[in-house]
Amino acid sequence: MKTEDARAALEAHRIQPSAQRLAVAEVVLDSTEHLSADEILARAQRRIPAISRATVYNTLATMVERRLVRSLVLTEGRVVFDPNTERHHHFIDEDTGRIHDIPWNALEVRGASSLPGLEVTEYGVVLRGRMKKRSRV
Amino acid sequence: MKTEDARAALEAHRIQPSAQRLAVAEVVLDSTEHLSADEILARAQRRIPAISRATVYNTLATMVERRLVRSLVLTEGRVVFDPNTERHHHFIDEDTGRIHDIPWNALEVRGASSLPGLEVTEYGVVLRGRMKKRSRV
DNA sequence: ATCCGGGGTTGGACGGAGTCTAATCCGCAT
DNA sequence: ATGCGGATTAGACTCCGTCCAACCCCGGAT
Repeated sequence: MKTEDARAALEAHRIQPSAQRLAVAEVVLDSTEHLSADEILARAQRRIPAISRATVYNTLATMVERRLVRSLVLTEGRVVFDPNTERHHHFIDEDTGRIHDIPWNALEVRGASSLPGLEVTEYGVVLRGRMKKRSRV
Repeated sequence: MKTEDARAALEAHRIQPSAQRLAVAEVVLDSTEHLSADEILARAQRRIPAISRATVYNTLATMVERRLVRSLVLTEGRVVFDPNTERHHHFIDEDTGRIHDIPWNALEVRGASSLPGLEVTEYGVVLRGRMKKRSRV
């Protein structure tokens, strides 16, 4: 992702684009993986060596708040950030711990909005298992 | 839950019932809430003041391994233990952070077992929102 | 009754992830 | 040039969980 795209994304979500925030946004939005905060910090430091942990955490929190990215807490001890803000499900590979997106319409969920007493704002399916073929080591 | 029930549960899962393990099992199996490890530690200490953190963590890990309980990582920084090992979904109250069980058949999910390339061993729906009325506090 | 072995338990040290704070550093309008 | 407010920084701190070496306890063998 180019800097200008990142700048546009930040501005579209009313986040002032400082150099540090641009670096974080570029890292997060550019990645197809689900990165943890520390991975994002490490990559951002390649662009701005002096960028601090606090800034990265602050920026990520702001981005989550403004719905530019989403945070996921699916596996133990790892909060990861997902630049895909469209609805989708998650598949957790039990071998690698890696998280994969599943397209929303690959599954069908019925009844989520008609649970008595609950006002559901969002939902998704979390699946666990393993990838069938390819590279078992 | 009485001690004998806890003992039976441990033995049914081939876990040797020591006094400490009994205390942990009673706490976990007796609760309808989803307790964190430290909450379990605190309650177990009411019965056995000298019980150590390590023992509680060890016991919980064993219980998870032997499928006596399940561990859930649904909200930030909190691993909780769920004595309900039947399939069910989870609703996270965004106001309180509390986790509620949703009966398996309250929702219908289609397609989870027919995802190409993935061998799904388990899945469930995670919903977020708030409780409509009743007991705000 | 004593010894012995091994699983269970303990406390404390350790590590990683994330938060907080006070001081500093811009960038910008005047 | 100056002053202001938001942004950034480093580092201390907390919380959760893991690891490890020593200790304890108990049942079986002698």
